[in-house]
Amino acid sequence: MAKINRKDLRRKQIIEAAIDVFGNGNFHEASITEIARKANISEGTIYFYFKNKEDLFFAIPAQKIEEFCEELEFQLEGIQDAFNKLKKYTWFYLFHFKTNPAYARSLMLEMHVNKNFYNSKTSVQSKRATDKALEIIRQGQEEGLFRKDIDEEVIQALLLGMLEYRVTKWVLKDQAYDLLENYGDICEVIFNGIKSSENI
Amino acid sequence: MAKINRKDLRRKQIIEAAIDVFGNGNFHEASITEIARKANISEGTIYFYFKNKEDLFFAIPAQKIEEFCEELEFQLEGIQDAFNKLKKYTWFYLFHFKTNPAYARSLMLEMHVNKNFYNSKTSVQSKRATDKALEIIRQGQEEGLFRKDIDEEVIQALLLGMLEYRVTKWVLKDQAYDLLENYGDICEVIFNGIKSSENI
Amino acid sequence: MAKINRKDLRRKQIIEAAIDVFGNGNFHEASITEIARKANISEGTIYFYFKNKEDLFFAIPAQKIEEFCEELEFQLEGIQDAFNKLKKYTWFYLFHFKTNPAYARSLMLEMHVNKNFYNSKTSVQSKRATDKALEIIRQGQEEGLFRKDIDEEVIQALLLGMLEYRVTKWVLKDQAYDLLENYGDICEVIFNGIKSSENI
Amino acid sequence: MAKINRKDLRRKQIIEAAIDVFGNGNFHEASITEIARKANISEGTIYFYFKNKEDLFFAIPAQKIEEFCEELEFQLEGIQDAFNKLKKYTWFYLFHFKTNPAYARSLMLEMHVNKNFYNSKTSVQSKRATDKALEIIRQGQEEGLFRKDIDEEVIQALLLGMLEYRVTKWVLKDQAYDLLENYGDICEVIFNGIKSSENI
DNA sequence: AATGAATGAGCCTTCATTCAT
DNA sequence: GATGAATGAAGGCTCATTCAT
Repeated sequence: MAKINRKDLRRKQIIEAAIDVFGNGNFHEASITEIARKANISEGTIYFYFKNKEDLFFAIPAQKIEEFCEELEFQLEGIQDAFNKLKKYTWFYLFHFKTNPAYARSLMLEMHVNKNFYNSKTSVQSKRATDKALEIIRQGQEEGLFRKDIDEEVIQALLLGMLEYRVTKWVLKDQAYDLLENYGDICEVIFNGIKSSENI
Repeated sequence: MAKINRKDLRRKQIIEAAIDVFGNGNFHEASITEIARKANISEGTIYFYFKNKEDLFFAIPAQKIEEFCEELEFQLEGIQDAFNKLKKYTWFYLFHFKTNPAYARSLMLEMHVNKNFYNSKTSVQSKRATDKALEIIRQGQEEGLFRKDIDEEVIQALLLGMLEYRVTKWVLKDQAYDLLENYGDICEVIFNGIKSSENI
Repeated sequence: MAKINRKDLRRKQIIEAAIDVFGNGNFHEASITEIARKANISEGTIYFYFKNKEDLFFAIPAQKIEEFCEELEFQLEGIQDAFNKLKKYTWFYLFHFKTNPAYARSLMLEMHVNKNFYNSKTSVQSKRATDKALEIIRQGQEEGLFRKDIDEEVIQALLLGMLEYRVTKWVLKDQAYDLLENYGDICEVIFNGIKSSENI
Repeated sequence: MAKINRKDLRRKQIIEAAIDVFGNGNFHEASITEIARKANISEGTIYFYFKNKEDLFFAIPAQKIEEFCEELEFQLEGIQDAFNKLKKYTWFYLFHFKTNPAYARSLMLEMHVNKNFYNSKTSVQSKRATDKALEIIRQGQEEGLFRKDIDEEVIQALLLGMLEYRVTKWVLKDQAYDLLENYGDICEVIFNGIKSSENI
């Protein structure tokens, strides 16, 4: 058992270094040599734990998404209505990337935009996170809280599109401001739209 | 003048080939050799018209965005209220990428996500397109059509985030469906949000 | 003694795996890892029994040639004249490789052609087999059965050259036919040459 | 036309360096870097003229065999009977390798023994040389000079097997003696076999 | 005796860029 | 203006070998 932990530890050690390096440029700019140096191991060792560069690359979200989903479940516990669940989802989504900026760069600037990733096994895992949003949206529709006349995928796109957009701009601007600063407005506009209520 | 036109023609000829090649993979996968072959010129010639590979890469949106803005102005002509302007903006945004899929791939999967692009001169041009959305939003707020209690940048993120999200997923799915098919729902949800009106 | 036997057993177990793996490609394509896997031991253990990869490689013929010579002596027992001895040699040579195809590949395509092998201790052992042919040739010359006007090494080259040539083509053609099918013709032509007897 | 010659010259320049380097070790031991250095060009240039390392490797016999066949035709001109043709073939075969020792090493120790070579296009070319021997053998059989009761392929194996064997041993012994020194004996034994004529 | 994780040197190959023609 | 041969740096990856356990 001690041995298993050691191997797992090495893997995480390599992934952690990879997040750093991949986060500092794109897939092609990142070099195995640099990852090895940052992880304080030899290049060969990386290939003992990962099949190739892409395998290591996709191992990053594979692990991070699992962490995200686990903590998300924890955060949602005790909340029952879809309104508050979705607000919590929104908050935790932003919080998660705020506290993992290097990973945010990798995910937003590289993976979400990588065709191979989209067809990889990891991407299936990644659906767990977006499916959770869909699940809450459906619950809201059934509870009569969210509109039923709109395709649920459009609603999902509204939510996730906005969130990804904001995280992406944030990393492109070098995380120069607080990602959570407009959290209130974001929820407001998602639920009530941009139209002035004076017009009702 | 004849000479200038000829130079411009060559440039466009190269850019057109570049859109094709860059659209078929990412920046690093695209090769100058292939672009040259597709444009029926030699590699050396490319370096007569463009400083380097990145310069050529960024010349693509520089030209396309100009086209977009020009046609957008034309499409908006005669429309006066912010509501219908924003709907038109939404429609034309989706239409533009629907009819330029290779460019859509390049822009969404590469440029929007490229730090150098973000700091490049071209990116300033690219702001013309997003600023136009902001302008309409502001007009709407002043007209009392759009809410003033929400930061205009959040509203912009709602709109553009969703649009980018949908275009991105569309190219990742190989343009397998009609990008405009949910246009109605998209407008609805932007203006009125996702909350059921039964709850008011 | 039990211990010595155990060591020998391990050695043979490794050599047997090595014959398989080396026979499936060339020296450089064969990997220690694969040999270890096939022998059901770890890579480290191989280095307990053999100094390095080449040492293991050359241990293959060292063992196989010993087997060849032992059985050859047995096959020659009771045969007295050089004619029949040489025919038997020819037959057993072909039979031996027919029944050891993986080893045939290694020996013909790799060792016979390897400078280090030629200068190795194993190669000296390998001379035992070719010397046996020379011995029979000399006996034949003394008995007046074989011509004396021809350098014995040329005769040896005629015999072994042809045999190696046929075994080599056979393994290059993936052992697709019976190596012994032309045994009769082979003997005939060695003894009587290619000239038509009509011309005498 | 000047340009074409220049390209051909470069190719030959690279091939000449490759013969040297490949002749000094095996395929895997030879390095592109060294070939480039010996040819006084950069590594990249090699890849402009050859697809990859193996392509360059096989280009060696592709050229040398052509040279061999051309000169062979020239040497055979004016000789009419199969006897003397075969003797000339034998002589020229040995002469050719005597005067191209580095190539002899490459061909005998590497290519003749390389499965990929055997399946390559070059190998088809290489059949031109061995087919010429077969052609002479058939002519001899028809003229009643060579025996018809022996499979022609066995006769070919007798001839080529012996020749390859002698060239191979010669290069393995570092060309320490004259490859042609036993030429007379070699012809004798091929035509008349090893059996003493006293026995007829 | 045995393991197998770790090493690290070394090699093929790609490709943006240059420059003589 | 245009060509395309030549460059050379850089990087992913393999694998024989070692050594702590």
